[in-house]
Amino acid sequence: MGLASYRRTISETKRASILAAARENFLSGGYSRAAMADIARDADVSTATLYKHFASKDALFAAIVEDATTTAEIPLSTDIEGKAARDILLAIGDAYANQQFDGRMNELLRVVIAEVPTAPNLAREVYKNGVLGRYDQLIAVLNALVARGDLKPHNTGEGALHLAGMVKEFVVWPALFTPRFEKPADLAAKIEACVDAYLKIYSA
Amino acid sequence: MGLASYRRTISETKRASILAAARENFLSGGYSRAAMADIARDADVSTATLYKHFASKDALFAAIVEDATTTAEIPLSTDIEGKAARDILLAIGDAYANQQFDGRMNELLRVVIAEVPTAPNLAREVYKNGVLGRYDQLIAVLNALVARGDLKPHNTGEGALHLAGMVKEFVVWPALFTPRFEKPADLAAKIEACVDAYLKIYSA
Amino acid sequence: MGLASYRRTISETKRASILAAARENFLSGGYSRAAMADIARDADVSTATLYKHFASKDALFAAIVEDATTTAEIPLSTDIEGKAARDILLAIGDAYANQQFDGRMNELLRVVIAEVPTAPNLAREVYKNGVLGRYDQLIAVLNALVARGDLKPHNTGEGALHLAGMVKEFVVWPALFTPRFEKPADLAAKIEACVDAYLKIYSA
Amino acid sequence: MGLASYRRTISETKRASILAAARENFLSGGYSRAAMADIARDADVSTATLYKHFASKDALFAAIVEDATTTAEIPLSTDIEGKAARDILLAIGDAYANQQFDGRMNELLRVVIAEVPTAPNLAREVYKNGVLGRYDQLIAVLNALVARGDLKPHNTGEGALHLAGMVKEFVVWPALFTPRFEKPADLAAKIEACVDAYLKIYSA
DNA sequence: CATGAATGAGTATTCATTCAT
DNA sequence: AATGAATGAATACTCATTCAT
Repeated sequence: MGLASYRRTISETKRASILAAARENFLSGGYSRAAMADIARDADVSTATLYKHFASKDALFAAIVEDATTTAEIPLSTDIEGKAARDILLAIGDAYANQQFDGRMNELLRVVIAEVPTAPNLAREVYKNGVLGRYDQLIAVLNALVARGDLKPHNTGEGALHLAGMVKEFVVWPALFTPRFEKPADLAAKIEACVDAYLKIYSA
Repeated sequence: MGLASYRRTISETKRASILAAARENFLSGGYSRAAMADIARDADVSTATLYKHFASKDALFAAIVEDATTTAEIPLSTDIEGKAARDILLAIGDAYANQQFDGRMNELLRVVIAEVPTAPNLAREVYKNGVLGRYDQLIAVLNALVARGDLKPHNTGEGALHLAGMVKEFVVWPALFTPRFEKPADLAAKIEACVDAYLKIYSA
Repeated sequence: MGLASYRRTISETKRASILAAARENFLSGGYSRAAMADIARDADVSTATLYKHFASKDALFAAIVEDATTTAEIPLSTDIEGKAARDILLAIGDAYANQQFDGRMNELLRVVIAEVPTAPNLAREVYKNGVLGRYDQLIAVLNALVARGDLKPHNTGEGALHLAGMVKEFVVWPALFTPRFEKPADLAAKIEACVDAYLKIYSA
Repeated sequence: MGLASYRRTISETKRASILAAARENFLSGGYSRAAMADIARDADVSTATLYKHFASKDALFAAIVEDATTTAEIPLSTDIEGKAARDILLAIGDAYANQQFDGRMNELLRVVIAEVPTAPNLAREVYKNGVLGRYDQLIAVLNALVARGDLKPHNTGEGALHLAGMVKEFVVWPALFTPRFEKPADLAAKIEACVDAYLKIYSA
């Protein structure tokens, strides 16, 4: 058993280093410019080993994306107990911004969008889990705030999109168009303005 | 003059057919998958002729993008005379939606975003002219409405981004993630909801 | 007749400017790197006109070479009347050096040598007329000097090659290996040394 | 170690066959006409393997040239002990002639000269190592002969160039201008004449 | 007669993937 | 199980030459 587990550990270490190298390569230059040979070199494995772990470049890319969308997901707590509506929404906005920038989700989105023609299923998956999924969580929070009487009853499904749309305008849109875009200094203020705008409409 | 004008006509015809073929190829499969040989074939010219007109693949791509961002621009009229604020904003939203879908601007944005790592200058240009430029026009309209007393005085710069962000959520965001995404049937209603949300905040 | 001669003049002017442009292009970068389009541009004519004058790139190259080998040839005077043997030989050496450098013959030789595999006949022609031809003239001079009693009777055919070989070592050999090689300052002294060496052997 | 050495052997075999094929292609038709695909075919490898071994056509050409100039160099022995001056110089001349013809150095020189405009550094290298280097060796021999009293004291640096120039006239000059030029039957006699001419000047 | 736009065949180079050891 | 050498298909770009006007 010792040998088997040793081998498994080695194997998992290699897999992890491959994923890291691949992520770096895919995110920095896009799908096409990432070369399997480079990824193998960066991961300190041979190309054959790379292919032992991932059957193809597409599969490796899918693994990167899936890895990012599943591990990076910090589920929003719908626990609103004892917190003001504004603070709750601000916290959500901040968490979102952090993930998009620190987790390099914006760069990932760019690469996924780039590959929509070639990997439509992957894009759909990302959109469903990474985008729409977040909305479900936000809607749940909004509903809870309505239920508690902080917000007027309203179409929270639509509202969530409106709020998210406003925030994205500052958080992801510019990042899509700029290489190595860093989190702007005044981002928190921008998000506050979005939340306040939302509250102006629906605050009870 | 007969010869010169004849040649110019021929040349412009070929140039146009090259641009059309290139546009189709770039938009449907992205930059990398578009092959110069295929574009030449689709445009019914030789590759050499293609290169006579456009010095490189990059240059051709830039021409496509510039062509799209300059010709497609329908300047928003800031003439608000005799029209209700809501109608004006709805008209702007509709115009925007039409351009994004009918002009295939969404597909273009996708390809431009895809090439941000390789063609950052082009992306910056598109962002400045195609995105920020539109905001300037919207801000001008909002200012006019404020001046007329339809809207409360407010930070129209920020407001324009909020309004645009909400609309984009329905108009461009899903289109980025879905190949050949068509204009949804209920889009007008979605835009109305965005405009109404905005008016709820700032209507005088 | 006026029109015809006018046309002929124009045509000859164009031909000359084509030859000049071609010469420049061929000599500076070699046969392959010289592009017919560039030559036409430099000569201020269209490519079609270029082809009206010279049927092919090969033909143009041959014309350049022939032009250079025939027009540049300054026939050596075999008139030795009243001049010392040493001075005569030095004058020949100087004339040779001038032609090789000022007439850009060294560059021409390089290009011709380069094209030996593709244009062997041309190379043979150049070798016969441009190289061996000069030897005949030199031999004639040597024979005259022998006849006058300045030199001991000897195999002047072989002697001419020996003398020419020594001189070439300084005049053409380094020029073949160096782009834009200029005439060295001490060339005259080097040539003197060669002539003196020759005279040491055969002086009467 | 078995695997590693096996691979090394295979790799070196392939490298050698690539070099041979490249040499043949470059020497017979010159740089431009040698196609990487043809070289790969002649070497029985794929183009990709070719590029694994040599990063570019230029690099491959440089390798050929370097290979030829380094491996072909048969250093002249300066050991003159017990041999007559004439025999020593004749032996040097013969060795030189053999190398130029049997080692196909003349063809190589032709190709290098052809590429002077495009690869000046390579040409300079060849000139320095392949041409001037040989002169240094010859000068050393001449100096030894002077020291032994066989030759009169003289400027052996200049003398070496004179002797070499005369010999080249028969050994390399015609070879440059003729494709597949073979060693002439009477070459030994020609070289003897050159050596004798030299001895006539400087023999003690 | 002069033009310049158009051509098609050719070339160097890259890269995802496989396979013998 | 791991290696890295080998592959072949694909691609951007060039250039001598021709032809309709």
